[in-house]
Amino acid sequence: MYLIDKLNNDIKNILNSLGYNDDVQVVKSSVPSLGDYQYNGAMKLAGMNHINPRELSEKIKVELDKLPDYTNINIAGPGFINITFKDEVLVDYINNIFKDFDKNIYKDENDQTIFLDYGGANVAKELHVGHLRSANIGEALKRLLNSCNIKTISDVHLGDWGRPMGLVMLEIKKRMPELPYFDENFTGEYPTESPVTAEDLAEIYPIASNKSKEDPEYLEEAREMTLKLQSGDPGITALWKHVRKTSVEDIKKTYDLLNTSFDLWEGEADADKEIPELLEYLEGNNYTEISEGAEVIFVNEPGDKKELPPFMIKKSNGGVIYDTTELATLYSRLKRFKFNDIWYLTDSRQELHFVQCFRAAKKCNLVPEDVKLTHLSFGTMNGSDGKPFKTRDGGVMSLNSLYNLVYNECFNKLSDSIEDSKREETAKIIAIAAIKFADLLPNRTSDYIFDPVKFSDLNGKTGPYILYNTVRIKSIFEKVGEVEFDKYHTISSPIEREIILHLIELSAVLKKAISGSILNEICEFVFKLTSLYNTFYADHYIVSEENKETQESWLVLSDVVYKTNLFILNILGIDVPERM
RNA sequence: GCGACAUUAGAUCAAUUGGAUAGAUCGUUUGGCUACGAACCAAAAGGCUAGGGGUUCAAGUCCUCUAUGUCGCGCCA
Repeated sequence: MYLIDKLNNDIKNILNSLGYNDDVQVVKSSVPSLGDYQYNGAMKLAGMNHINPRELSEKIKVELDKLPDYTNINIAGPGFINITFKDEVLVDYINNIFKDFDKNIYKDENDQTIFLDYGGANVAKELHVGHLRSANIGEALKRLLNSCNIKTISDVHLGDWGRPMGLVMLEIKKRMPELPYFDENFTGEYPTESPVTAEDLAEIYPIASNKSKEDPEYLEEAREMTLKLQSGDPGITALWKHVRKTSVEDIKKTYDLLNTSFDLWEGEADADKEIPELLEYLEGNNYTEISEGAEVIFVNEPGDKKELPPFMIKKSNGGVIYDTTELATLYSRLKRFKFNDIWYLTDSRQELHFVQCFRAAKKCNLVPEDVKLTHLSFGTMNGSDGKPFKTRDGGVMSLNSLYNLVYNECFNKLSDSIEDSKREETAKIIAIAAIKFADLLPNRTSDYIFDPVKFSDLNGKTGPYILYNTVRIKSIFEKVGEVEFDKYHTISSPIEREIILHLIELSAVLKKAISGSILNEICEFVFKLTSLYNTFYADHYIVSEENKETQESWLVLSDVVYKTNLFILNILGIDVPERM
């Protein structure tokens, strides 16, 4: 980082001395034959100051030529300035980060905390592929932020309240009406064992959901059941606790598999407890209005092209709704935690909901001025035909099925040299790498085409490719054995120079990933690094190299690449196997 | 109907936020294992950036119209 920073600063100082001001940001040269980096600001500055851009560029070049670190400074086209680093500078750089890896990592200095809301797995429903993105993106963002000196608080935010819960309870009642939970005259202790297993629940919810769509009477019963739960009926509450606990244990297994963890396992039910206090606040300050029998907050702002539907606090029957819970959750978090920003990770279909929610929160002065609210949406998930993704039988694919599919591909491809006792563990690590990398590679905001084949691809720009080559670098160190290396001497081939130039970018990539909450560039970075290294690897035989200085240099370079790969794979939530 | 977002190579995605010759991967074709692990490397073909009009030194990127698609639009979550 400091190399690029230094270049930016050098140019900035030159501009200042010439009487101009610009937030200088050099970029990697798009014509590598002309230089390592380019500065494009001269054209803009010239335009603003009505002077000739090439003349300004010339003046900058004259000053840059006087500095010791750069060479081959040239001006092209309307005023692009191309700058090349002297080899000695790059050699110093690689030696520095070899000694202190941390020097190449961006560190935020603002002492920030970011709250992450993963936008919810639902209790009593199996995790399906739709949950993959928020888990992977959320976990990777969390690790990215933590690596760069930013604190996080993560909450899984379970969907454990509302009608879906009512439906599950109702279906359990239909199946086992004799259970004491449904007996209003029951006065004893409720059983400590759950009457349902996770497998039962996976079956129960879809059935209940379908019945409610076809049978109005069933729906009405579900409404009553939901009301009982929400009004604290002791039997139903006791049953609900069993359902939640059973389901959470099951959900946790899948999240563990994905190397995803949370500081908080809260849910909508927790927010429900805050609702009376929130209502008191909102109503006490006259923030709500009655409209069509419901209690709402109007959230239109000047400049809206279309009137937004109001944010709903109470339904006309007096019940609360998703919107209420969302606001109560925010209310509760602001009361209990201190953070600078809150990131909601859900797919883009909830865009409107969050716009309404953020506006309502602001309008009601719930959120301090310096706290930001951000909806990190991602594209809706479609099948390869562009229609919403469905499995062959018309359902949603569960995360476990996807995993098994990829796992089998990986297992079958394992090398014979891997001991029997490690085969399953290794295949698991590779499968998760394949899934995560495929999921994190596309831009977060673009629409998402879900294709199981894409995830099972183990060649090319994939997780397994990066793992394979990372493991291969490691085996070089095992092969060379006791050889000591602590200095990179000279750049002996163009590809080495390219690798070092790429390593320089790491810090900027991390910074940009944080500011845009995007991970695809990190994926691209590690792929490019691996790929460059492979080119190097293919024509440089490190183990048998006879010139000791050259071998030492190559080992230092390999070490930095290896550590960088481990660092990034860790951010992405990907483990590295011993062998593969 | 209204609104938001999208449309880039046969397929899946990029493009440093307005910068030079639009890049990768898969697939296709070709070459490379008697040297550190071939889940690898090297090379080729493949593009009027959906279409029209504009803004400027410079447009895939900004404005405008058209077409197509996805999503959303008060008591579901």
